Amino acid sequence: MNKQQILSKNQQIIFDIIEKAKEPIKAYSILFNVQKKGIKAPLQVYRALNKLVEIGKIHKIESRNSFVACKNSNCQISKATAFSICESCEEVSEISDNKLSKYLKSFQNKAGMKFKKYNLEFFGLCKKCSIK
Amino acid sequence: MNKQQILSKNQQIIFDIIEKAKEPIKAYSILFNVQKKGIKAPLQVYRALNKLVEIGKIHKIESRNSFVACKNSNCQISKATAFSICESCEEVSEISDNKLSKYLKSFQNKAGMKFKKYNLEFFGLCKKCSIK
DNA sequence: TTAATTATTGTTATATTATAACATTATGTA
DNA sequence: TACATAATGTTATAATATAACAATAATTAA
Repeated sequence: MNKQQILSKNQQIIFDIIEKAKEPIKAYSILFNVQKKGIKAPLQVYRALNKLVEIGKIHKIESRNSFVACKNSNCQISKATAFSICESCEEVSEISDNKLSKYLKSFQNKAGMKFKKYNLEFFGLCKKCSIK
Repeated sequence: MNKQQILSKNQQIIFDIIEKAKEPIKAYSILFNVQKKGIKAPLQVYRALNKLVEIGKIHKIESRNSFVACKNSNCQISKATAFSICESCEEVSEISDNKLSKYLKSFQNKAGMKFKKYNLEFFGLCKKCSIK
């Protein structure tokens, strides 16, 4: 369960931005935010993002091409991720549900393929937006 | 359960390409394939793709930015999709599993948000690739 | 502790994916 | 027919992401 990892300079800068953001954030928006700190090129951002995803500190919301900090100690190294996404306000939250993750981790398809990883994205309206 | 729908000229051309392809296919690869049929611009392809996704004839594999024809009469209008993706050969197949879809369709998160849609992508090695 | 290896950074250029904006034509419906 | 809606065509451009190469820092093994 030890997710501790020393981040490099760029990784730390970029992780801090993502963690502070209340919503998912896009690569070029991160780039804009870190230019004052000397990170000038997209590749510098993407390299840090890839590493952070790899070590499970952040997740990519695939349907939105955006990134969020991991809020869930259950998703060891990003192997099992689930999110709810509001189609109106675009609020994203990470789902932490033991039954769900247990069910999906042990899921086996008909071809007998055993999976190492999954990503699940639910879409709907969040509470606020469903009132409107 | 009636998914029948008359496709427009461009939609039909592009759907045919996707359906014939044995693997997921990318937008610009489709574009290349249909230039001889008079479809010259990316936007023509993307418009057809968006419509086809909307009516459930195809699905987008979000993690790969590619498109596959729907093989599953259960995923009404793309509201409930699940795929297995081989990380080695990139083979993708649509998962058709009643228990899984029933479970996910009725899933409710702690915030009480009821979902209208989900997309699930499993990753691993297909049988062929796990032997190698 | 030096040499070798691996990870990270910096930089320029470019590839890939996707949409904006506007004009026109076709199709469906009252 | 006339009105509305959907689809098409076209040019330009926005947004997302990686290739390729050079240099530096950190780790590890001899």
